[in-house]
Amino acid sequence: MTELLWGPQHRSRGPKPAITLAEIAAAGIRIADTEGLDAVSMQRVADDLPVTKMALYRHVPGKTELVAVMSDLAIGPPPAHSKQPWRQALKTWALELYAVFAEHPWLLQAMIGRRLLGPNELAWMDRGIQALTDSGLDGGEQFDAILVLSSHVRNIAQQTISTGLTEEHLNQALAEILATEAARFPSLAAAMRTAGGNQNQGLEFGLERILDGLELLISGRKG
Amino acid sequence: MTELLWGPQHRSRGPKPAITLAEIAAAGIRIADTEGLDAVSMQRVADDLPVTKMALYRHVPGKTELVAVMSDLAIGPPPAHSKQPWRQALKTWALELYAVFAEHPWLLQAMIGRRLLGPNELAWMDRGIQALTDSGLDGGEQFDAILVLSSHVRNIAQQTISTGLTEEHLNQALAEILATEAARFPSLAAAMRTAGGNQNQGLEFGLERILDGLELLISGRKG
DNA sequence: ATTAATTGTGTCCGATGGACACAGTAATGC
DNA sequence: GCATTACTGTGTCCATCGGACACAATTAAT
Repeated sequence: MTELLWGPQHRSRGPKPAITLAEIAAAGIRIADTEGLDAVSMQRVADDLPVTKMALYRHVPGKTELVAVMSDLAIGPPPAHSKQPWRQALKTWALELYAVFAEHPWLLQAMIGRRLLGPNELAWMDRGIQALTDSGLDGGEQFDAILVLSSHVRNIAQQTISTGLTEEHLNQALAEILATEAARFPSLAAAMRTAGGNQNQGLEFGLERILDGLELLISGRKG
Repeated sequence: MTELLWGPQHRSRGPKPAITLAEIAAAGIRIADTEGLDAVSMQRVADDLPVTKMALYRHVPGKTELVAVMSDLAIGPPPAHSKQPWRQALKTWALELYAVFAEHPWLLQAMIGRRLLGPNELAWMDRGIQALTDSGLDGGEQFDAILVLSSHVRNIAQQTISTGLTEEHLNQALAEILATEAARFPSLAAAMRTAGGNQNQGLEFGLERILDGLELLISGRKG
């Protein structure tokens, strides 16, 4: 299971493979980027190579693993930076993660629940935690911290990107319902009224709030 | 689309319906609770009533809408509380939301991406925002605040509950990989070493961090 | 009693992920 | 040089999925 993500392939006898795992994953990514993850089927990937559907199963055990390989390849390694204060480092880390999701919206769909961990995903985690090594937080807290950040990035990405502008959709659907049912949700209606034009601020807002909270904890831990 | 979630059904001529939308949704929830959302197929739901698969389409347009009805019914209305300070109110709100996900893990899978909004889900949003009406934040900020909280709850729920103990799975998979690849992820390995026994603290940790950040903003806004 | 609307049933379809047997290919041992 | 053996891609087959559509039965309105 982890071999195809971590271990190198060794070759011996037999016909030369017409396709490689990397080519399969690349084709899958290409399809997912342009037509969404739902369009990625074994048949569709095979047609793009082109090869028979069952030929794919010689290189990848099943679709689950294919998506895992696709995901780790699409995430890519985290950008390298010179040493920064933890807060700035974490913020750019979060924004870069957001950029990845913006580039491959289907990752939001692919990276949910229990999944296989790839080297690139681990590298991202490593870089996130790296920013907190001198913070005075213990390992568990460091994990939790980057988990809160990444989950926020993920959720904001899901509402701004995803398939079509979901934020528009949500706002419109909400306004549509509140037009007739405002009385049942008074606080919600009131908030909608004073919301104004500050849209797409969700990422920045949550990021600053979380970082503020972390800063409070860290400074209290150090002093 | 929204009629089946909001509007009441009116009857006229024709045979008396053998099943109702509520019964269909209840059957779906029963299946999802015990066997997971993936086990919920039209055929499976129909068999449990028992009725033919195509009979369901007389009451619900498609599976998407069925899942939407199931979701809103499973969420249920938010618990009522007497007036509390905003921080305490938001914290209990988040914990109650977590409890809902713990009771119906498949909701995590069902409530992602663009979906139909049901009255119960809106009621939850309303209660969350209600806690912030006197906070001095404008509507947009109130939205963003409960969005950060709910996304954190959701993500923690996804890693602690979901299908099987994912936290165990993640920790084990992580330890397994780090056993051989620790050199590639030094910060990660170091954090794992000092993590110790403080597991399942992710929900509390993130919650306090976010609330701290909100408190900082609110007190700054008021003073 | 006739009409018309609405119900559940049965049949059919394309697409999905995957099992399995088979024939061809290339490196190894003799 | 030749047979062996491991490996590759192909073709066929299957259960299951969501859904379209025609049809017969039922019940309220006329």
